[in-house]
Amino acid sequence: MKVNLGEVRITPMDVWTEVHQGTGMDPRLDRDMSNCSIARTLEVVGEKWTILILREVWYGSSRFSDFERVLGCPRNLLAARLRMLVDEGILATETYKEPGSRSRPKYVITPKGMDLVPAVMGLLQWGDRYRADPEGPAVLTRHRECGAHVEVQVRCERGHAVEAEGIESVPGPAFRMRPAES
Amino acid sequence: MKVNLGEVRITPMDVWTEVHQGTGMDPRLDRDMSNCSIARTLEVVGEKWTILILREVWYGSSRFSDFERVLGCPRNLLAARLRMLVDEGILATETYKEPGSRSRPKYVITPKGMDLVPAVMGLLQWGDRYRADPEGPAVLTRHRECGAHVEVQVRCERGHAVEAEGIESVPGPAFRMRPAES
DNA sequence: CACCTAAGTTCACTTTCATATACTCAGCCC
DNA sequence: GGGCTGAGTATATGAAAGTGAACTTAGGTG
Repeated sequence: MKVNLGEVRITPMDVWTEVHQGTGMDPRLDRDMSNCSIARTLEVVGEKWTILILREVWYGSSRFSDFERVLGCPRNLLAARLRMLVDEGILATETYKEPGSRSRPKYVITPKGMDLVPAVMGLLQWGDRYRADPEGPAVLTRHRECGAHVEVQVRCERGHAVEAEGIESVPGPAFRMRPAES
Repeated sequence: MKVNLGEVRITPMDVWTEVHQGTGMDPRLDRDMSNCSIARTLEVVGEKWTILILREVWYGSSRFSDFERVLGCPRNLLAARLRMLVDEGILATETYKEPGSRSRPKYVITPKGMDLVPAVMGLLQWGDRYRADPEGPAVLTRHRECGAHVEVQVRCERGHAVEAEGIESVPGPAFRMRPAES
């Protein structure tokens, strides 16, 4: 490995390609993963109950009491998670009014929340394969228009189906190295 | 079923709820979701650090010290999570030997672990869209064979691309209702 | 006007997580 | 055989999250 200390400025990308020559990520390098999109997403949906609340929204629940009953989750946590999901723009509040009752808030999903569907479908799919009861899954997902079973797939922009082994991870525009410790 | 096409705006939520009336997914019914595949998967990968450890395995790390350095995770937690992932068959241990050192364990991913890739790609994709730095993502994923950007897609068995709204969830073979409380 | 209900809040308690430090263990090197 | 190294284990302490029960709130009903 040659390193030019003169006029040439060495970018993280240079170091990257130099060290691992275009294939993987070298574990010896001190990558800064604080801006990793996986970690950032988990900051929002990584707490207990959050994804299960979203599941219930997808399955049709919208009221505080519905979530509480089906999830068995403590009210204070449920309130905190719902507030957070609304703050993040994943859910939105509307009002509903049962005849003979005052109007109360309900929770509906936003487009930003809908964009979490592929991730959660991935969890569902893995659980269906490896952790289902002997008789099969508790819930089936199918295409509303044609009735066929729905799944998540990894594909490239050109439409090729991609195996997990065929995914190459390379540094993006916000890639950073951690400063060397002194 | 009454549909008011005049004043009332029909949302996807409304359609969703209508469709699930009486099919078991009605929010008023006491579904038993203890065998939900999403919840079951989260029992395995839902703890803090677990998915980030898997991310590092995909990026090429395999040694205890690599995980510790790049994640900044406490050693005792790291040891506990690695043990759990091995117990679950998501990682496996092998040995490596640096010249001049004794042989030590390393962690490699199994096919069962590889099957979590679509779920984690979904998290990555959402983070790239909604939580990336202004200049873009830290890591890009591309198809090793053609170089094109890789993404997760929801598709049905017949090959149709499916919108999140086009997914219908229906009770499967292991669907259960919760026994009525007495 | 007292009571009911959904949607919370408050509080006491327990478990888990984070952080830090110290310690072990097994082989290789000198 | 004493030191070095990677991979842990052991322990302590504080912070955060989870749990369960009691309490509050606001409007509608009898």
